Amino acid sequence: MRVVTWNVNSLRARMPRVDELLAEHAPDVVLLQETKAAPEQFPHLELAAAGYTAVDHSGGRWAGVAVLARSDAPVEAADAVVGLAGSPVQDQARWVEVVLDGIRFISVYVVNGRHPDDPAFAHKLDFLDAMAARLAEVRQLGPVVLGGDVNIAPADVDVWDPAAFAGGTHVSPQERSRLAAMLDLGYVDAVRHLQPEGQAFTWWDYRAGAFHRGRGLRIDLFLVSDDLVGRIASAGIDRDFRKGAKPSDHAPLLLELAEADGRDDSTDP
DNA sequence: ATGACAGGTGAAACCTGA
Repeated sequence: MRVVTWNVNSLRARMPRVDELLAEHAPDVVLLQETKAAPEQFPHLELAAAGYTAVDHSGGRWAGVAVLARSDAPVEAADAVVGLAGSPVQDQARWVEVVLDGIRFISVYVVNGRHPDDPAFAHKLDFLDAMAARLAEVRQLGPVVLGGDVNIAPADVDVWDPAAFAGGTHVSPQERSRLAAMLDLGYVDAVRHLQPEGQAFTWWDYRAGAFHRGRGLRIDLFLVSDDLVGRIASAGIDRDFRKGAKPSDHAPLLLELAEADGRDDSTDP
């Protein structure tokens, strides 16, 4: 099973690249963030033309998340959990869950936080607490694959210049300890699991040629419940989608799960 | 040291992003 998580920075602006990704990788499930659409603007028709159904948590011009699935195994809004209980920003669309093929897929777009002195930073910490509470709950319900923009660089190796970020958001002990506590609930950071050391950035600023200078952050993650760890066949970004015409500032993250019997079916006809 | 880019809204300039 092939899963993608991608902060597209506006789904409507990114549809050409999303179409490209769906055609190239033929993912079974796609977790999107920053769709930036009102519910009535969500491009269901365009996605259907590409062979995908979607459930979305859309809140207007900002944020927005969605789960896509292939039309031969469609997702139904009635089966989705839309929104995060206990979120301090209930008016912002940042959380959606769907169970597909026995796995609960979650797309999350964590509050940015802006600056440690900004009220938004307290909202971010509260959002992370609500997220941890929900991850503890769903861990008891079966296998989980969460993908999203967590807006936290888990460690200094996940930051191109830790000195430049010192004292800022995304790297603070408050954020990192909350992320670590989520892993302690029984989840694995899939990319770090396969690549214990070294940089594996997922985001680069549009400005100042950051991508080509290697100035990035690893802030998009797959958190996989530990009962699925043995099925992680591969996990990493596709750099090509950070290049070319009108890229998102995030690269898509791809996760390959072997079938439950341990066999990788990705090459089956 | 600073700013730099992109998207949404809405029709200029401001907000958001990380």
